[in-house]
Amino acid sequence: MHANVKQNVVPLITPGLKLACSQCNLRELCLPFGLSEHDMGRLDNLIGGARKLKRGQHLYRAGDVFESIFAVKAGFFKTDVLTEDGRDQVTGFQMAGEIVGMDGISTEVHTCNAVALEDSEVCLIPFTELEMLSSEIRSLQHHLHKVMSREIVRDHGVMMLLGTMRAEERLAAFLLNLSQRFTARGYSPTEFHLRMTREEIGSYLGLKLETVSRAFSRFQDEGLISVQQKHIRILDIPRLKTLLAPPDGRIR
Amino acid sequence: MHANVKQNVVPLITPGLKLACSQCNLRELCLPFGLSEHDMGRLDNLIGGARKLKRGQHLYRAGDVFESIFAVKAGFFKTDVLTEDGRDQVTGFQMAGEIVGMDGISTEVHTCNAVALEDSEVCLIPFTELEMLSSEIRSLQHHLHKVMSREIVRDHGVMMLLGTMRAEERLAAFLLNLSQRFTARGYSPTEFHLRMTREEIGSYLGLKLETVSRAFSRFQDEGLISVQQKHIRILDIPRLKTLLAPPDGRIR
DNA sequence: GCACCCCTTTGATCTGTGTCAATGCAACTT
DNA sequence: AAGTTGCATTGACACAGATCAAAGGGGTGC
Repeated sequence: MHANVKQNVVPLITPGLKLACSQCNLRELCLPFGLSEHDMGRLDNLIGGARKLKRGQHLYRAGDVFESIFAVKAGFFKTDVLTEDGRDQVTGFQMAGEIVGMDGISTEVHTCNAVALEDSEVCLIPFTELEMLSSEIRSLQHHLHKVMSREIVRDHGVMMLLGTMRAEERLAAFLLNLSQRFTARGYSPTEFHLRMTREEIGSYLGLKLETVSRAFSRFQDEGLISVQQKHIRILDIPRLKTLLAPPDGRIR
Repeated sequence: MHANVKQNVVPLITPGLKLACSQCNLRELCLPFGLSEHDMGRLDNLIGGARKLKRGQHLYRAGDVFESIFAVKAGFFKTDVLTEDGRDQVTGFQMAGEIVGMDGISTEVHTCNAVALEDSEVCLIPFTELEMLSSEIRSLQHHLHKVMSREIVRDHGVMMLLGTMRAEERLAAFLLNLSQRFTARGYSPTEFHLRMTREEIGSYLGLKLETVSRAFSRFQDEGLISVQQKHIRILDIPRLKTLLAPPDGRIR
């Protein structure tokens, strides 16, 4: 799949790795979206460098002082919140081109954990400096606001999912969402590796891992998908979509 | 409670109503937080005026073009998302000093509905102009980012609630959250009127209205609260809090 | 390359919450 | 003041998903 560089590097900032936004094939999905060449250059100067993480490494932890947001350059992350009484909720999965870390802005301290689910790489975007630059570049400022707002809207979607959907609907929504995001990145809409475990999927969807596993099996039995461990092939996208919109009857 | 003016005014912008931020007793909770007198004056000039809404009126609807965010000056709102297949999820309840409407920034179109649950009043904050001003006033810019980030963090809390808690825990968390927000506004922490129906509470908490009602009754039987329709009195906050942190045993 | 361990699958049973239904209460309308 | 209507409460029952349990498979690290 879209695994790439396999080097095992210390998790420190490695400025040498820096790749200009203007050279990055993710720029249409990421923060510099819509910037002129000149302004993109100014953003390049601000980006603090890249950082590589091996699978399982934390990008940040709840409680860490907030300094930067991160653009995922390659790889796959999860974010999760955990409470003192041991509850653990995965709040999202992030892939290339997406921004992580905005939870830390409000209190100057991160409120969730971000973990690499495969060997990954992020760009560091020092937030104070981003604010300074964005007060000079209107389109950058506006785009930052859009990114934050999009996160809010996305969260509302998850609430909808958790609040109103049954297990199979949740899983169908999850698969379709992944499919759509992979497509936007030029990967196959129908065939991909899941980077997360059944338990992590379950946490995200508010289900137990056994329920996730059973739902996968049922989808397979019905010819909707084929599952081999973490390898998924979607066989019938239209029919998967119909699971989300129950045909009359249960229209409440 | 904190119901106030009872006039029935057309839901149009009424500039005459405009009250300067500097005169507003909510300024410590709201957008102008931390601004100098001078900068607050500049913000005053930007605020497009106030708007009154009667109970049941929409502040905006999903699909409306986004132009402004709103600061709740008085009253109580709910926001909800509904899908074409009829699902309805309440995504939040907003009270005085809180900002509504940030869902619209990302697509220039509102993605949820905002409805007044009692006669209410909001300040209109034209967003493009807010962006312009915030690029000049660093602390305003930063505060706006904090407000948006706080919304993201709040949403994560709701996900945690929906994803991991059982019915009584959800309701306890809900009551404690209301209590804390009322306290911050100078109202009683222990006695208040719910502005929303059992069904709306249920939608927010991912429960059916009957389950909400039963949980209220059980809390009352156990002496935690007293309930009379929409009037709530919390009798034992500490014990209510213990419901959230199950004492060992069920530390999944 | 091998072994270990974690992840996944599947079955059997339990239970919390949803569903269906009926009654009660309170506020608003005229 | 009575009627209407919407909201809340309560009970009986059903069921989706959780829990408990056991076995198998595959990837990872040594």
